Amino acid sequence: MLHLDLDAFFAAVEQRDKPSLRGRPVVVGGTGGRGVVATASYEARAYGARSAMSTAEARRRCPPGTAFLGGRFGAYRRTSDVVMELLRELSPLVEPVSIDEAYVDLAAGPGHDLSVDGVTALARRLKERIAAATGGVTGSVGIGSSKLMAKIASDLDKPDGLVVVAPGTELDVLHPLPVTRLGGVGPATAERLRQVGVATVAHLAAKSLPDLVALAGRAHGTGLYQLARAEDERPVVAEREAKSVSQESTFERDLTDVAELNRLIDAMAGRVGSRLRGSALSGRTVTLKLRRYDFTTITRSQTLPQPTDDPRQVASIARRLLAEAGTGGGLRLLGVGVSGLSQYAQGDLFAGEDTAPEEGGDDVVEGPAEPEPPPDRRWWPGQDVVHDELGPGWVWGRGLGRVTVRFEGPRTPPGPVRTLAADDPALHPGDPPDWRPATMEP
DNA sequence: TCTGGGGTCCTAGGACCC
DNA sequence: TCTGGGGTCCTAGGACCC
Repeated sequence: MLHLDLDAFFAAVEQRDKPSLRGRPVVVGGTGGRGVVATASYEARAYGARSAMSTAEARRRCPPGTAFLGGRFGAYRRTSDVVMELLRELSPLVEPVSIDEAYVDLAAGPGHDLSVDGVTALARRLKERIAAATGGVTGSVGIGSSKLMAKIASDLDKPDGLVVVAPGTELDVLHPLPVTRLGGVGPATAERLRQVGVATVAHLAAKSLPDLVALAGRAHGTGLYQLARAEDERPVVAEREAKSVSQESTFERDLTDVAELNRLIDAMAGRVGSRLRGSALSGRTVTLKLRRYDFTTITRSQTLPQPTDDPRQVASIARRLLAEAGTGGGLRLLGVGVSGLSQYAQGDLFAGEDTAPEEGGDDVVEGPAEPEPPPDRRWWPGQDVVHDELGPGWVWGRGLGRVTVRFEGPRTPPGPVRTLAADDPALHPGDPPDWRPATMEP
């Protein structure tokens, strides 16, 4: 089993596409007042920036000149797709865990030498091919006899690591590690284990099955008992069916106005409906999620007799759930989701995005109705742009009716900075740049 | 300027059914 | 005339992952 984890992935793609950021601290995530860090480059980690930290905290820790960028998910997706294709050349059994992580069942591949030397050489070649195909993004590879050991191994030597756990040595590797390195042991479980004197996997392995079930519940307790013994038969699953589709948003300021919240519900239901239809899915359970001013989070749901992908129906249920739950004290987050999915939408097969709304009867507006942002709000840090005279570049910052752009790309040297009027008619949103060497273009 | 967004899985209680 | 035992579905919340 092989596990690949791309190193500081979002930040690495940004440094590839923005030469002036190479070797400098980069933080990717929410850049607003309530944003959190998705990925910090290793340079930013040296100052204490971490994933899931509030961006405000990361700004306090990092020096001036640190780049704080919103995400360019299209660029990350394209780079990830290239990597996943390389993995599929190793084996048909590839399980993408997320955009930057995957398992590969090498034994299901075409005649690999599965000796320690054989898989070490294979991993070395894989890492070279990934770096070449992605324009220098690196990954950490772990190989072992199970998903557990492969994942543990990829974590042992980051970044740009390669660790093979030889068969028979699993417990030697596993037992000295802190329990928190096991998947499924988060803050709550770690604290409960700590209270009974369990800090390492070896301590965990000394606990009885009934003790662990009492501590963590039937399923989780059993899982911990097995993982502590390196017992892991989980297969690589290449295709997974989606179980739910949802959309949520945290506001810059808490909201109380029901009319405004209802408009947001309509927009979210529109996006959820579009995504359902795009995947030919519909679902029976509509869930509204609320986070109040004090961070308490509740969900309210209703299950329909028949599945739906109709944004108006999803919105009208969510609106009613919101009315019943109330907005007291203000809401910082609102979300709309659909679960209980099945493959085929029932009802009007010809109902599409462009269907005229029904007349009267329903006060729910269909789909997102987001107005064009004013010119000085159009730009966000990290965004790809193109200027009619100055060419392609990216947004460093904006404010006071101006936008600062650096004109450079993945195949140029660090480029010049220009400050332009935010409503400069020559400046336009751009596409993610092509990172491949010119000779590889079609 | 504390605390994102998109998910998965599990648990537990009540309703309901046989 | 003092209480069954499953099973499934629904709802709500929580832990966890990247």
